[in-house]
Amino acid sequence: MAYVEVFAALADPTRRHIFEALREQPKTVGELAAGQTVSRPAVSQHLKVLESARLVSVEPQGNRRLYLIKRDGLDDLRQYLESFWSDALTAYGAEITRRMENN
Amino acid sequence: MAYVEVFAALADPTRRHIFEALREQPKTVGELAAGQTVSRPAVSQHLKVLESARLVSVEPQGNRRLYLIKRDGLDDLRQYLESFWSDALTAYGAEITRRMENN
DNA sequence: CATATTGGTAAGTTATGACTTACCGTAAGT
DNA sequence: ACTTACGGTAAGTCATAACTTACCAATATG
Repeated sequence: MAYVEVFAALADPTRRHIFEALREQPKTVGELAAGQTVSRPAVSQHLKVLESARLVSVEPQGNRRLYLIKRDGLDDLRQYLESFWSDALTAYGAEITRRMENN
Repeated sequence: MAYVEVFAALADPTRRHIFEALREQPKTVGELAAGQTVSRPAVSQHLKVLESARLVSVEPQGNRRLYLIKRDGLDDLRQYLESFWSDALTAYGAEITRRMENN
């Protein structure tokens, strides 16, 4: 059921931007906030959501907190997707295609 | 950029339930509404969102409208996911794992 | 032809969540 | 030790979107 939080987390544009910013390399909260239009506290709140969705993790380094992408959340999402890619759905999809071509 | 609408569409629990109900087989609006706690108009509105995210399609049959899962939306989402599954991120992820084990 | 089914759309209400400012604790630097 | 930098949390505001009821159009049925 973990994919539920992943969908909720990545549905918000700002949160997705933050997440995607971490794609290049780990970043601190300040660095992430600098690349966004919203305030730093807002970024903190978004990071909290991303963390509980297991999309990011933190590595405290003295004064700062380094955020980095974590695979778990995306793994959950991919697993959810794959459940739709079963042979059954493939057949179902073929049926769709057939019917639509007959329109 | 189509994945944006897919995330938004599947973030809502009710909408996800409707979508997942179509997984077994195509259904009419009434059938879908019967399986949900919300009203029929609400289901109609959700179907509209799912359709514009290319997650479902309609096949009008006389009086009724048969809704069925469409692959396009999920394909968009999967493509988005795969962009995170690049070798670069894999290496990045390994770095994460390494650092976390050193905690 | 009249009535019932089916389902989309409009309008209005309400709850949620994304944002702000203010504040506080902790670590670094001087 | 004092001050600055970093970032999390609290409280409050506001916009959005998920829901409702009411209504209407179109097809099916008797």
